[in-house]
Amino acid sequence: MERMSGTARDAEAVSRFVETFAAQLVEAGMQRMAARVFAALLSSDEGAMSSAELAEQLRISPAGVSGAVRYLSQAHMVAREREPGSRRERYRVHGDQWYAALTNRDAVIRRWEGALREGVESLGPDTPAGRRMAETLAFFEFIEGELLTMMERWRVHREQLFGEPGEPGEPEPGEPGEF
Amino acid sequence: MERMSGTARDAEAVSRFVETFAAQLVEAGMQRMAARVFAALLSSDEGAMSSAELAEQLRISPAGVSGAVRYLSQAHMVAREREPGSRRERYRVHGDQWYAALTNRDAVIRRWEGALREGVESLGPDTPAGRRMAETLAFFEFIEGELLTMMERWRVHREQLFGEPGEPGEPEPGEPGEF
DNA sequence: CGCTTCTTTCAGAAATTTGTGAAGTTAAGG
DNA sequence: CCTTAACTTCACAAATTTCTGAAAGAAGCG
Repeated sequence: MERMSGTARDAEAVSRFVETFAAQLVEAGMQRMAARVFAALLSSDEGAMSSAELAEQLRISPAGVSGAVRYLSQAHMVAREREPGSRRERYRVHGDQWYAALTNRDAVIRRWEGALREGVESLGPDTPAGRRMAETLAFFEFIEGELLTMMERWRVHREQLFGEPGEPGEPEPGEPGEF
Repeated sequence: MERMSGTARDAEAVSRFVETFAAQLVEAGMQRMAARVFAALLSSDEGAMSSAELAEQLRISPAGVSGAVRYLSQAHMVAREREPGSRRERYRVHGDQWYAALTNRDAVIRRWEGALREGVESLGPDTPAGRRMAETLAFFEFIEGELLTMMERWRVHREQLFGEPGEPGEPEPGEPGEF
C-alpha cells in the first residue's frame, strides 16, 4: 500500500485529508482558511510549514496565509517561530494545541457566565426566568471546573499511551478566544 | 430594585440581556437569529414562546423565526410543542438543553474522529504526521468518554444544588449537529 | 545604509450567508 | 368541505464575510 517511491509523500492523499478535515472544522464554526491551514500543518511531517509552503500547497495568497495564521495563533492553536538567521517564519502545531484550544473555550464560557450573571441580576433571581438562568450559570461553572481536571487527566492518560510528556508550552490566559 | 408594577417584566431589561447574551453566542459560532431566539426563550418566564411572540419581541419576520427554530431544534436546544386544539406552536427550552447541546458536540467530535482515522490510514500510521494525527485522535476519544461521565456528574451536582431532577427528555443520537 | 526577501496591512472584488416578502402547505373549526 | 389561521418554503435583495493584489513595513545581509 506504499505509494510513490516511499520517500515522497503522496501529495494527493495529503490534500484529500486536509480538505476533508478542514471541512469538518468549518462545519463546526471555524473560518475556512484557518481550518485549511491548520489541517495542512497537522498533516505535515514536520508539524511546521513556512508561509510560502502553505500558500503553495493550499493555493492561496500570502495574505490569506497571514490572516489564517493570525486567527490560529490568537486561538493558541499554532505557534510562530523564526528560522534563525532568515526572514522566513515557520508556523507550528505543537503538542499542546488541543489543550490550548480548550483553554480558550474556557475563556468563551467565562464571557457567557458574565452575560448570564447580569441577566440573573437584571431579571431578578426570584423570577422563573432568573432561576432558569441561574441554573444555566451553575451548569457553566460546573463545566469550567471539569475542564480543568479533565485536562489533567488527559496528561496522565497521554503519558500512559505515548510515554513522552508533551512539551510544556505556557497555556496563557489568552485573548478573546474565538474558537 | 423592583421595576414596573412588579407584575409586568421590564421589557427593556429583558431585551438588553437577550441581545448581549445572543451576541456572545454568535461570537462563539452560532447563527445570529438562532442565538437571539434562544436567548429570548431562555429569558422568558415560561421558558416557552409562540412564533408570533418571538417575531414581535425580536422584530423579525415569521420566516426568520421558522429558520432559527429549525436550527435550534436540530441542535436539540429547543423543543416544539403544540398547544392542544390550536394551530399555534410553542417553542420551549427544557432543562436538558445543555445536556443536549453537549451531546451534539459529541456528534461533531465523532465526525472529526472519522476524518482523522482516514488521515492516519492514508498517510501511514508510522509516519511522523500519522503519529501526530493518531495522538489527536486519541485525545478526542478521551474527550468523548469524559463528556459522558461529566454529564453524569452534572446530574448529581444539579440535584444537590436545586433538588429537582430535570425532566427526562430523550437525548437521541441526533442529526448533523452543528453547534 | 541600502538592497532584498519575506510578511503584514488595506481597499475593494467576489462569494457566501442572512433575512424578507410572497406564495404554498397543513390542519382546526365551522 | 370550505375557510382561515398558522407555519414553512422559496427566490431574491441586502449585508457580511472572505480572499486577493498592491503597497507598505520589518529584518537579514552585503
